Amino acid sequence: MLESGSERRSMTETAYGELKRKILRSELAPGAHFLEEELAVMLGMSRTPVREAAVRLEQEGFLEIVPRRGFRVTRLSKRTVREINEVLECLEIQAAERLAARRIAADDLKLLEDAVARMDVALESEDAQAWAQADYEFHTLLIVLCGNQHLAEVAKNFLDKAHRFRLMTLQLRAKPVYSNVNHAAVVEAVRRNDPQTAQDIHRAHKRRWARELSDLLERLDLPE
Amino acid sequence: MLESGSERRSMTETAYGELKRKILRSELAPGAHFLEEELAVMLGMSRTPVREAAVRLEQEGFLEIVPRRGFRVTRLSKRTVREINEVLECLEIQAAERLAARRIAADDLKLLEDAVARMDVALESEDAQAWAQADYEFHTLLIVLCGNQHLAEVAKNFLDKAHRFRLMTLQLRAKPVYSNVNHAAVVEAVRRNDPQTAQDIHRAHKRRWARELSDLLERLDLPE
DNA sequence: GGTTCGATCAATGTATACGAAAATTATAAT
DNA sequence: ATTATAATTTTCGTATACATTGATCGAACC
Repeated sequence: MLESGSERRSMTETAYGELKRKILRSELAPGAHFLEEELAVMLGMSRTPVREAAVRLEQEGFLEIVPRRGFRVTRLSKRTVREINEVLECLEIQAAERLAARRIAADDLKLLEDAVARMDVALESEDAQAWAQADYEFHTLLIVLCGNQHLAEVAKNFLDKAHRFRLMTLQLRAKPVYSNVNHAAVVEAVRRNDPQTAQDIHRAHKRRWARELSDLLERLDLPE
Repeated sequence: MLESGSERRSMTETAYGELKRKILRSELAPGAHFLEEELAVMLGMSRTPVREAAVRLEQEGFLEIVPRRGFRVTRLSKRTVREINEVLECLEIQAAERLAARRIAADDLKLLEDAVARMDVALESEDAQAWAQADYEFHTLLIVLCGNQHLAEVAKNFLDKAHRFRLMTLQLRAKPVYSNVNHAAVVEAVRRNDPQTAQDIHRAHKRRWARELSDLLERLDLPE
């Protein structure tokens, strides 16, 4: 049996991954409109796997399937951004509490510490791109490690949606000093198994970000 | 092809609705295994719309698509039930707070009051089935009216999953007197625009339910 | 000239066909 | 008898064909 090292993903998975990646990076612009056939040709496959991928992406809120008119990339309105962040806030606070409540594996704790360390390095060198990536990974770890798989799944989805917005506004944000400090404090609380503190700090962090977000939305040219 | 009255739904929507209904009612048992062709025949359509519906149901956590082995109805393990309720708890508390914070329309307030009234009637006549339905509608209203569409969507999904469990355990539950009282108090807080009270009461309600759930899970024959 | 109705078109929604991969069964060899 | 291998079958994954339906464009009538 010749099984070389090459990955064998299904067409549907490929389509899903490619489209989601393009949407997150705004290579497919918010509000842009596509026909099934267009995307099928773009991805080098037939309409069938494209449709299946589209159904998933619609469920996750990245696409809208407009009956008889193909797909539209979900627009980021101000309201949408606010709503997404509100949901993410309450899920992440819960995750932080849970994470600190469980006995965490040393390896996992290290992953968290590493992510914070990378955020520090990126902040030092003023690399907004790298900082956003490390921060994204920190938040991902927070929710994935919390021990509730259902929470992790849904929170990850909202995190991705929030990440899309963030990538659009990288250059507009103030130097995120507080994030690093807060995240380090959360990790410390996790290490000490102190759920209340973890929760409180993360809540404060999220509230601060919510205020910063309001300012940001004021300055942005987004539909209401 | 037969045109049955006013139905204008697509096959995919029909398949989605039917399958979900059957799963919620345990007409398709947890853990049961089906081939695409079976379900297609059962629903009187081809595999294509069945597959699309299945993709949606898998996203929502009601089905698992087992590569090359068709679909499996998601099992309700104790862990799953606990996880779902934890997520629902934090989303609903947020919803209760938000709902009380906004200026609510008189019509919408009436809907909430009606739901509670129906719960009271059902409790009085000891109709567990009707009570569960009214309670489900109350929780649905709570999250749908909260003003955050993204929260509403995801919370509704978790509510449906929780509802599946509840329908399986109707006869095992104690007389839910506290639920009615608590829900009435939440509605009152909403009417008075008192988000803190709404949140506190609903949190207490959810915590009580979490404890009752633990007991229930002890007595049930579910996989861990 | 504007509006309405009809014909044509285009794109989806659904069915079906087909190839590939896994599972199963049968067969053969040790 | 047991294991391995080959043949067969089953079912999925994907492509393609087809029919339905909303849209578009034009012509006729007011």
